[in-house]
Amino acid sequence: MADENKTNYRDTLNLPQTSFAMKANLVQREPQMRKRWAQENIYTQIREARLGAPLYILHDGPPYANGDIHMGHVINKVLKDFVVKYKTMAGFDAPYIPGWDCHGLPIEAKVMTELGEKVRQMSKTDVRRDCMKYAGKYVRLQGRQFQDLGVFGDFENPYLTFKPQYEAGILEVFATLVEKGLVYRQLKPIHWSVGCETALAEAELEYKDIASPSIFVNFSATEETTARLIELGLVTNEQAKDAEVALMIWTTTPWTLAANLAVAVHPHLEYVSLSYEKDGHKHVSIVAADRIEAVVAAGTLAEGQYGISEKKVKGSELEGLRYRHPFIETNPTDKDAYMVILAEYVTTEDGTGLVHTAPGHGQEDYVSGQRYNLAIYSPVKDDGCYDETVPDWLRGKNVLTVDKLVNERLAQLGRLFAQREIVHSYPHCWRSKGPVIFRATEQWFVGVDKELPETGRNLRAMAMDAVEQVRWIPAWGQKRIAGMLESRPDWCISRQRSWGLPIPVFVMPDGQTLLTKESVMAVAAHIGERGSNSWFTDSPREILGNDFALPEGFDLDQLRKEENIFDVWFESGCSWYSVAAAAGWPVPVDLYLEGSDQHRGWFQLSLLPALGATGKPPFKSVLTHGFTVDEKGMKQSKSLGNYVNAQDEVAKYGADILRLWVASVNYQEDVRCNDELIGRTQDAYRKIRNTLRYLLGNIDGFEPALDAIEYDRMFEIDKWAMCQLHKLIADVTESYENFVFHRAFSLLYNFCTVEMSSIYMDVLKDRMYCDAYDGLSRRSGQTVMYEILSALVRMLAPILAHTAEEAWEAMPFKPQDCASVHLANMPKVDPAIDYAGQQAKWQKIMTLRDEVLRALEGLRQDKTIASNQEAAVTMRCTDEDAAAIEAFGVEAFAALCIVSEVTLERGAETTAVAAARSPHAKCQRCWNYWPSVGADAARPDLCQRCATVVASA
RNA sequence: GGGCUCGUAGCUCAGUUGGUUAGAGCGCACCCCUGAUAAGGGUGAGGUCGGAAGUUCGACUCUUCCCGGGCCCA
Repeated sequence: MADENKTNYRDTLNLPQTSFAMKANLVQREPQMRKRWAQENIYTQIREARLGAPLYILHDGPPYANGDIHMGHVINKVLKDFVVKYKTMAGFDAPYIPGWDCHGLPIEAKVMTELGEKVRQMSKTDVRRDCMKYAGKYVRLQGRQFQDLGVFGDFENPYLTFKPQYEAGILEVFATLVEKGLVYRQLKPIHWSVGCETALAEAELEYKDIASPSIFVNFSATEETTARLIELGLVTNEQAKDAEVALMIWTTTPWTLAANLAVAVHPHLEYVSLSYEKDGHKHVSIVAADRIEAVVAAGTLAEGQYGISEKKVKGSELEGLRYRHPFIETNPTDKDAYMVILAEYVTTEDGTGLVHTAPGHGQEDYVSGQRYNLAIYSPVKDDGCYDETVPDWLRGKNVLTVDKLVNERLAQLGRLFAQREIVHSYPHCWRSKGPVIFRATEQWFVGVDKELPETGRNLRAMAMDAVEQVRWIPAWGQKRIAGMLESRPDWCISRQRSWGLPIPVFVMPDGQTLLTKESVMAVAAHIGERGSNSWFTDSPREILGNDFALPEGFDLDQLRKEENIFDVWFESGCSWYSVAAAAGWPVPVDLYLEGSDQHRGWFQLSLLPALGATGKPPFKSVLTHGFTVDEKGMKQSKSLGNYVNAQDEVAKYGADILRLWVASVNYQEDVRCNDELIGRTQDAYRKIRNTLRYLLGNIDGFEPALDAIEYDRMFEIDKWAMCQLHKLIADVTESYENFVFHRAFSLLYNFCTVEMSSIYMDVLKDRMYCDAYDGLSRRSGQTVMYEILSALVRMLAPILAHTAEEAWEAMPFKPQDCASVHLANMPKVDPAIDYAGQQAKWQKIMTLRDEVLRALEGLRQDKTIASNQEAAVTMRCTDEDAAAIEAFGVEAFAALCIVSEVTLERGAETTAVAAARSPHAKCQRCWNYWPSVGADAARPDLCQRCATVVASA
């Protein structure tokens, strides 16, 4: 009987109705949505729709075209897409051209490994062709994976660093740097494989343990040095008379001693002298105080056979002291040599605390050599044999075979204090498997301290200034990049590999090089036409053209092409020119957005070429994000097993979940990430989705143009909702404008949870379901729900790209006539709605509501009531609270608490809520316990309101 | 080892120039509804704000040191 009544009246209610399903089914639904976007060419549509609008350029940093995308890519590309989609909806023309970094060693190495032995029969151009194929494959793969995240962009025409046009752009930038005199050639030590006679990159090294001679060598002090050491108190006059005074160094590569040019000490370490007798000779050697014990042990000096100076001297006091090379009489270089220099990298972990320094044979030595203006001396030829500048007993010998010879010589000369053998990790060539040597070769550099002709300022100074003009998000990015710029050395832009853009240098047989603005521009034009392979296949005459005006002393037919290629960072560092400027966009562009590691990488290495070429930075603002770490905050790696596979996550949850997850976290810090954390985002997603669904369901049959109610005529609670909405719009807009997506997320999510689900939508049920279909009450609520839906969908669109589109489709009437929500405009705050001025009033009402709900919970716990509608509430209020409720409306307040009845009593000291079970009968339609139930004789089981509604239907 | 940076409830985030019992949502526990239903509502329990000193009348907020992460270097 009761059940029949229920079903009867159910049909008289206006229940929500929508095609927008509760179950998202993202994994199935999203690909269809993307297919539709692709078919309708959404990206082009957006471009056309925004034609003529102000530009907003987010210039894409190129990921490396290798492997599947990972969570780092997801964060990066999704954040970029938030910006692009938001700016588009904010009215900008915000094109997005994705790009890929396609040259470079990782690809070349992979290809070489895949080719195996075959590579020996292949030409450089053959290998390059395979590399291009390889890169192209991953460009397509990653492009698909990015689009599977819902990213919009010109994926049909991405920028690729191996495209001829892009390459030509690099060369044009390079030409400007050449013109300004920033490019120069200098020796620099690199890893060199003697077996393959080629330079090796870090990735091509294999570290293996080998045994090396470890020798302690005395470098004799000059007379002046001895005098100074006496002054310092390290050596006595007595000792100076009959002992050999020396600086004692230690090395594991005796063969590099031939190239020794200095001895490095640490400025803050303390040094002492060690006096001892050996083979009938007296010695006094300078050694770091902390290494004395180890040195004594190495020399097997027995107790009492040696003495240590009491005096200790800081390394900084030793700077500039002179010594004699142990076996070379005259300095073979054209610069100063054989002195003590200071270096921070000197340690007391091994050796003597004095470090043998050969700037042509070690990275640190090279840096020190630069600092002290030493020659980059490397008397070793391509085949690993000494050249003519070394003593005749070494000349022409393979450096890897001479250690024993050197040691014997040192022993003969009485300079060898001790010799042992140590096993240590040493780099080997991955191909020939032989040990690698560090050897200086000619490299090309962009100088950061060279003055530019027109300004007289150098790149470093320009960069330091530019960095202050750029907006860094977060702000500490400025400090970070400034710190790096301050101390960075000149940029070595040459690499001895195949897969890259050749450095366009021509050489005459006599060694004269041709590298001018004109020559580079000529090559740029040729490569722009024919691609960089043509460098390897075409002759200098073909490349430069018959009409090329060669400088004096050059002959087209005698020119030889150099085969160094550019550092890939130089290539990607020119994208502002090859991509942004080429597209006609104004440079500096609005935004670069990458991981924080790019302060050293792309940001810095785009800044330098742009400053060199244009005098301006390439970007107005730079936004960085952190890295993904595991749930404990530790670095993710496949080997640790805490690695999250991005493809798996997308396949499992759908792109919008990933996007919502990205939006939910503070990307400025490291982002904790695992499957569970991402999975939890589904809870938020469901809440948001159901909010949209409920709103959609309740505006069914509502036509804004005809049915909307103006704000002034709305119910109080509807006005409250409008105020909350406009406050939300203001806050979300501000968050998007400042790229604080996680704030936008939490604002939107909390709005759905609190303002909508828990308050407004719940309160509105009675009016929506039970009141007359087109009465003011319903229309007022519907107007608000329509406004909220219309704003929510658009504000969610940058984040929930698919879901917002789906909801947009489900809207019978849209605020704008466009086929995609991504073509719509962001909602704007209505200045007529004074949301700020009303907040205090609403706050009071909501607090009173909380107290009612708490009181009702008591009744529920003791089973007096079940649903709130069964309750009647008496408010014993202070006059102030009573006035607030009356202003809101007592019945409206009852509706707000979803109780059947509220009675107001004033004059109380403090406001208290008394709640009880309602004495009235239950209306079988609206389930309220109202006094009017039974008032209509024709419908005794209904309240007056429902009786009227049912009668008129 | 150096530069930059992070560390507030189980999770994700707020905490304004140092000022009352540190907040929100989710999750969790318990309860309710069954006309948003693989939905919805309510109440509640969760934090010595990484740790230790210090400055101050007062510190999550300032200083120093330490611990533990991250990125980039060495």
